[in-house]
Amino acid sequence: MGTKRVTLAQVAELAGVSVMTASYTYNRPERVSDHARAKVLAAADTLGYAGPDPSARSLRRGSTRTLGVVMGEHLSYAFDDPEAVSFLAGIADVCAEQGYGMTLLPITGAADDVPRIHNAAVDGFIVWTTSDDDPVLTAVQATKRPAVIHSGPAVRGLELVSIDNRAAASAIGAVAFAGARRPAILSFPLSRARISTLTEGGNLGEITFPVTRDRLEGYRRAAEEAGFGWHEVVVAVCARNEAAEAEQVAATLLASARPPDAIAAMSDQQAAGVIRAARAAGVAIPDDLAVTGWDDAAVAEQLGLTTVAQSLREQGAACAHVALGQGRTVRTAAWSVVRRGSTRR
Amino acid sequence: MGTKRVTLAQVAELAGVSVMTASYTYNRPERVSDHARAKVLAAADTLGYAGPDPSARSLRRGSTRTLGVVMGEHLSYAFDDPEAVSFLAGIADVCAEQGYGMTLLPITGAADDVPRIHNAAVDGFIVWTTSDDDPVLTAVQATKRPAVIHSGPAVRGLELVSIDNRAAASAIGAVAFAGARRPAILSFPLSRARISTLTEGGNLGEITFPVTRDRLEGYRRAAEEAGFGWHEVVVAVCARNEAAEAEQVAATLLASARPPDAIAAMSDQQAAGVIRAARAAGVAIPDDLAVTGWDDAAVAEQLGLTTVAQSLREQGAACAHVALGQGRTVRTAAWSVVRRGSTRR
DNA sequence: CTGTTAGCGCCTTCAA
DNA sequence: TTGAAGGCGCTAACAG
Repeated sequence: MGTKRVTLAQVAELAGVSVMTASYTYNRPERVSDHARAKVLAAADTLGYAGPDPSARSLRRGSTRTLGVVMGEHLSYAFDDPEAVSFLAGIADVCAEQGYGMTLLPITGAADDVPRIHNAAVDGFIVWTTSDDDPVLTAVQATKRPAVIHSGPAVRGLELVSIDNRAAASAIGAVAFAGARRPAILSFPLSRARISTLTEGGNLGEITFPVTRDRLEGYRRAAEEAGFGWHEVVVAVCARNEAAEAEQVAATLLASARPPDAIAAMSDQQAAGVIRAARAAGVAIPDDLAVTGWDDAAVAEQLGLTTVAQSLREQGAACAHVALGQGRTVRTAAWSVVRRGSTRR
Repeated sequence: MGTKRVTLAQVAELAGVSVMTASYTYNRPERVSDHARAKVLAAADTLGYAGPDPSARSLRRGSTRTLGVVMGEHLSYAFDDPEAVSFLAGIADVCAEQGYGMTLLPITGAADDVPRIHNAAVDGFIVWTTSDDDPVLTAVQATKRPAVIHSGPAVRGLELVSIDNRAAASAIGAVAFAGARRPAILSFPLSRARISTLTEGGNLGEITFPVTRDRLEGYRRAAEEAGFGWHEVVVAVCARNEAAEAEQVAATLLASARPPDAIAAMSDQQAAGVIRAARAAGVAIPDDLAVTGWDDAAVAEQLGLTTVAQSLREQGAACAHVALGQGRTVRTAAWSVVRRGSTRR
């Protein structure tokens, strides 16, 4: 249709004032006389002008009042992980309060992720934890806009908001492995290849997810302090953070010749899968099998799961504050071990 | 710091080419000689140029390649509702596939919501169901950009993607109320005031949420076809769509002088609350109390809940397609009744 | 394949 | 309180 976009200039002309008066009407109404303001608004109304064009305004002002959020791999996976959703909610809280928009950047894992980062009209970025070698990190860095990474990796020039994963894993591992004879770990993937493996301790190859790396190191310390050699610890690496895969892996472990009697998982979702597998196999928790999770999600309380409590929502909010340059926020977040009935006393 | 933003013009100058050649290097690389392209990229690299500024590009091109999503009231509530999250995931699927960003607009319910809509640098809007009188609708309409409303209300000039809520309520109501003597309904709020009420059928006052209105009409038809007068039907209006509030309301109903023996709820979350209340009160399902939900969420299968199945994820995707002008999408979405053990045979 | 011109719509700066 | 000029950084439309 011929309905061209209405501009401020047209409004000003119809109102019989200069463009600047019209502009002030929207941006500094107090600096315009009531008379002029009324004329401008009337003209805007008859022309159907909905206010200054956001792109033009962003260009002129040098700021978009929008934060970009990168959730890793497939954007929609983010919505399948309840903890990721909490994290987003924390960002949303801050954005709503400050009048910022939040743009979720669609990442697919393919080569076109990088231009997508560059093309995002945002003032800063928040990046959900990823691998050391994720090209998204370089792309974000190249934009030179403020950016915060959640949980890692640490990248030069970018902020980091995280808990101390190694210390927390060490603490929860101590609870998980207490009184055990055959400790096992259910791990997140080691690298972006997301290969499932089952290793009897020892060398796991290269680990590029820093969160996985830190937690494994913490568990290792806990196992060693409980008197185990690292080679005695079974490490089952899952491709994804899902209850279903964890259940299957746990079932395999429990049916093996030397079934574990303690399993430390990296999420409550995984731990829930372990508990289902134990029930199906008739294995008693915690006597025959101690189980620990991570996050203290809703499911942890329902299942009486010993876990690491942390607030992803608060961490999301902290990331948003840092990305907005309100850096008074704590960058090292709090965690604690919550003991419930899934571990031995 | 003095580190001014690097512009394409500076890159071009350093590379010894015109600005257009530099621009083409980014937008139509195939139209530039290898030699020139290499020079431009080298210059960009030494200057630390990260590619064309997105705001300037949007202004020039007249398009932002971003969709705006309005989730109603407090943005972060959206993340607390699993069905809303599915809906967002559906939008995210399409955005990722088409290389669009999705901007979640921070809505607070206060007066500044309207300017926030106007200030959003987006090509189109998707609005999560709201009330007839929500000022956001007028604001979206005023932008003259393509917009889709999910579930309603229907607004002149805006698209609508929805199931037939009245027909679905009528169908599920027939199952819920079959063999019952005292039917009850657990309703979403009637208006943005979100007042909880308990009415013995009859006049509910003005209902401005079209989804609530349509479903109540459907339930009413089901009740009447089952031989009840509308005044015999208890309608408990909840302020929010939450299990906790529904549980409390259901507990009150079940403890009353004339407890219901059938409760049709407007969501699976609410129905889950009802089931908890029934268990606590020692009321047998379905014999003493039939319960129905809505959405066929994960919890419905766990609880054996009879419910209305619909895919919010698909509906989110459909909204995105329509907002992008790929209108070949079905605007009337599919639904079906899933019978499980929570209702009488 | 490369370059010139002319704005996109707005708001900061400066002057009246 | 109002206005005139200029340019934010980029790319469509057209030459060459």
